[in-house]
Amino acid sequence: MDVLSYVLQLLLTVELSCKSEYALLALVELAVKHDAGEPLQIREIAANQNIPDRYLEQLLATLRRGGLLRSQRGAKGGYLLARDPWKITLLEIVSCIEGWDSGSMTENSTPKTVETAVVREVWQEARQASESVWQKYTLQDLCERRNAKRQLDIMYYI
Amino acid sequence: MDVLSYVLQLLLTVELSCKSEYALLALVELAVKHDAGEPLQIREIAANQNIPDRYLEQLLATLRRGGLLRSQRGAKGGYLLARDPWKITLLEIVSCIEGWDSGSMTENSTPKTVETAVVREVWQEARQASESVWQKYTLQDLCERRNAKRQLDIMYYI
DNA sequence: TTATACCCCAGTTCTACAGTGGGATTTTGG
DNA sequence: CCAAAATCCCACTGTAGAACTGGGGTATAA
Repeated sequence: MDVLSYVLQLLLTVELSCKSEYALLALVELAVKHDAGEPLQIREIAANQNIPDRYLEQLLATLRRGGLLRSQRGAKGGYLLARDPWKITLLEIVSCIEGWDSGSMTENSTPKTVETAVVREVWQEARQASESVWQKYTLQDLCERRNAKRQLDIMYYI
Repeated sequence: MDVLSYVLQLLLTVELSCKSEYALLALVELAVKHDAGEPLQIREIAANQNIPDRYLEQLLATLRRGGLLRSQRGAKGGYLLARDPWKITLLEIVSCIEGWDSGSMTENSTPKTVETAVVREVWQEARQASESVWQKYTLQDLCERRNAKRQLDIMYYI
């Protein structure tokens, strides 16, 4: 990233980090080409979405270890979705990248004071509210939205 | 914080940082004593909630600058709520501490690709989902929950 | 006037994020 | 068999923010 967009990213990064956005973008790219059955290379995805390729490499590796991607090594290799786009929720992606799921972290550290317990309850509720949004959309949904938007863009040109 | 609870905090810190939790705890403490009309000291709040007092000092200063607290300097001084507990939402507190509200940050940086635009839409939705949870509770609500929990604790003792 | 308590500013350590780089390994294709 | 293409793995850097810690200044009640 250059300096300017870096500053903009800083302003934006409140809950969702750059990592997760990169991962979502890459997976949409892969989902769009999923029917072809041919692997997509890091270089190509990175070029299309303006992501540093060496960085994207690590994110895709994480997604592969998380069981969301398959990889094919060697020449003509690349990455493929491990499942169909409608079987991958956005929560799975974000959780995998952000490292949320390792253990049931949401239940730890018994609160010392009554006040702490009460505050944590609300915090849990807020967390689940945002997670349920990520949960209700699949990669397929993102692709459909993308295609709808592209149609609009084309119509504006005419 | 000691090392052990520090590690536990790390596991917990997913959306809500330690800062916000400290701030919420302190404000509950202030809200409970709000009817008395007398200021509470940093030292006392910090002792009750196991917060390093020099750190809490900075957080309370931020809340004062954000218009949520009033302070009284000098001997017998301390902090008071600037408004009644039912007029302070938890979103105001968290936003003030986390520095969200400075400018309308949620709308920045026009996306370069269609994919980015689509991803940001969902991200916005998730963000608003969690914010609406923080929005719907006031300090008063936290106090009532706290009192209910304390009643329960007392009953267990008998 | 003195003790009390807020006020402001500055420095420290630790962590995660974002990005970069080198080289090993696997596969295709000539 | 060899070379190009691609993933894989490890390690490093720089920056920002979180979570403190400390020193001295200033207002106020008794």
